[in-house]
Amino acid sequence: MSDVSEAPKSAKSGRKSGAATIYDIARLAGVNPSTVSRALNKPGRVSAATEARIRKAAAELNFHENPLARALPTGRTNTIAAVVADMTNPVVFNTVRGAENAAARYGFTLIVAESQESGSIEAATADRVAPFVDGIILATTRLPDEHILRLAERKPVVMINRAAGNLVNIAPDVAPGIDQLVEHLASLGHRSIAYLGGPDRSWISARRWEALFKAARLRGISVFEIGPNSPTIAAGKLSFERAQASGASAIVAYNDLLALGLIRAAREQGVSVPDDISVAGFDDIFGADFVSPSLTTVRADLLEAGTRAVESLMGDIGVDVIARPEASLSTTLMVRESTAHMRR
Amino acid sequence: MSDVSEAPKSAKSGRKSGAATIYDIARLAGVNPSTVSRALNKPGRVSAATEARIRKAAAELNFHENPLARALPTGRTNTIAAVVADMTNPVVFNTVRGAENAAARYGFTLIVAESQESGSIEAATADRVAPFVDGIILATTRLPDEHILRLAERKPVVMINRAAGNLVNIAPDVAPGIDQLVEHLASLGHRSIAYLGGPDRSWISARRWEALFKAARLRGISVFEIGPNSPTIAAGKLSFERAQASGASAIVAYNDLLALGLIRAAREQGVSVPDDISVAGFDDIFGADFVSPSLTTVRADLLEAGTRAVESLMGDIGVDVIARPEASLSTTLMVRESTAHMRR
DNA sequence: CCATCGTTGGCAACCGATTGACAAACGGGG
DNA sequence: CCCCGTTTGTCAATCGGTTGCCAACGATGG
Repeated sequence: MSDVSEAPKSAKSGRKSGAATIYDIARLAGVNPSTVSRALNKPGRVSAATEARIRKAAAELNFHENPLARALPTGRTNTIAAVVADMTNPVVFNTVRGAENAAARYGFTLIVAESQESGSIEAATADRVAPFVDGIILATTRLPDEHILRLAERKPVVMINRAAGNLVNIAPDVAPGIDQLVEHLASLGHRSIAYLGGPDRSWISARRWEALFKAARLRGISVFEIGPNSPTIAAGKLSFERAQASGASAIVAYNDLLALGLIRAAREQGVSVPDDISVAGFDDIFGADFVSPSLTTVRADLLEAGTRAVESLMGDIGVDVIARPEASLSTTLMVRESTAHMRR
Repeated sequence: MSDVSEAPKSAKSGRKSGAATIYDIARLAGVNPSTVSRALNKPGRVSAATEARIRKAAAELNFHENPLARALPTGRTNTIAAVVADMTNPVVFNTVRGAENAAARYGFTLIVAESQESGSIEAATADRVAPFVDGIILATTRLPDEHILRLAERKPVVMINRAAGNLVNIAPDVAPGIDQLVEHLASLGHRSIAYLGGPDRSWISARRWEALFKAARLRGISVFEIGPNSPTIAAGKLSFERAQASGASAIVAYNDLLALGLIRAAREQGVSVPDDISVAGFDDIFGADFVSPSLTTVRADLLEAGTRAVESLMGDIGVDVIARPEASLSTTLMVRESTAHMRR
């Protein structure tokens, strides 16, 4: 009741959105604008009394600093961007979530820009957000390497599950999970594994194939690749015939979507999973545990991947990285219903 | 060979990211910076010859305008934000996609900020992106009304599936889909429907309940609400017992997650869906078509909702809205396996 | 040949902060 | 009482664009 002043003030001061500036505060507190700036951001630079007076004035005016104006002289926006091809992809959004939490810990805001379309739109999107942010997390397959490298000249860039030049690449170590998977399949009696490959030039698909190959050879299990395939349910359905024709008793798909498509096609053809054929995927996507049969899959700690990506950027930007217990960026097998003992 | 000057120039001019400015261009083209600005943004304001010279210089320096610097005097960033509680939610990300495409058509960039945590973090996130953008799309349930209204004083705001004050609310019309659903259930012989309600104060859950109530009464079917429930699979499982105890032969859940949880609990209890009980949901989320039994659900054109949201913002911001054929923001029923004729 | 007019480009102020350099104020020691 | 070293606050330049206002210019018409 006592100070009705607040409401009218906020209305009159600003020209466009009623935003108070440090000048308004300075006038109200009877100091110089630069003093306001220091009081608000440089602890100890101004006396406690003045600072209190300024903070009070700021609160009274409902002051929100304008990050644009701050960014101009400092070159820092305290914002990082994640440019992703497809937010629907569980791998992507879990990584983004990890990144978001981590960014918040550093006082940074994470913004996400998605561009499902062509690589060229993706490039435009990346260029567009670049000037706004202090660093960029790239989780995209379509953007050409050369463009990424040019982007990296302007801002710190870290990639997820992809290598380009010698940029930082955050990728879970697939070997442990794949070892477990092959061991699991071997213990069920499988002697022949087919790998349903991912997209043509996918870096991560190549890594999975390599690890699978190595783990299978080690145990004397025969292994071969079928592909490339797009990482979709539809492509999984289409590849069923080739997979079946291969004679392998276990199919390891590049990701869960492919695996799900495969299982659906099998069911439509009257082939039983896991009785006739075992199927496993990667990523442990939403739904993998409640489809029927539920899906055996190799999962990674994607939240941790997002966190690492942010920490890497913080290092590049020049922010002190918060020490924390070293979590492993590894993979583990989730055994579910889609893999079983060979029947034949 | 003739001008080796370029490489050293880009290196020396910028302090941090070697970014060329309009001043660099001005020097190279032999004009005033303001002329550069006009040449680049004010068609016809400078002579064709000068403009060509300037554009050439800009290209030569690989110039990217700094949107931050531009935003300061103009107050426009050509960016809008979507603040969402949970990107995983299919309703949310489909809306976001629609919004993204629409924004691109207007030359705007859409950034997404997610905050899965408490309402207070959500509020902080919203405040944080607000100064960066020209408008905000809000798809969140947790943010308190009062905070939204304060936000709306600073920037144009449009809401998705929620009413607050008299802000614009983009919400699909649930009536058509629900009419179809009730008609469908009636034709299968169901005479009693239970509605598994959503979160306590959810605006959209209330709308669904109202429409369901109306449609059921119209056909003389008995109908009642069970709830509130959180919109999760876990909550769906928990509510199975109450749903079964109610004696209703058909359960309509507030959303697909609840419906899925319900079905899983039923299976665990040895109750068959759809033989013993029919279940339907809302949203047609990812996976609804490949779970077993696949889920009957009411879907909305969420891409269109996102588009509308953007158009509404464009109107507020003062951008001419592109005319386009009026698509309907309606809902339709997807009939799948989880609803069937009554057995008893 | 001069007055007038429309076009084109330059000058300088401004958006809202940050920050280096410096001056005023202050307290303490000799 | 004066000198000196620290705080504490002020001045002014700066980040990279935008834009109102004005001047120079060439063309045109009387």
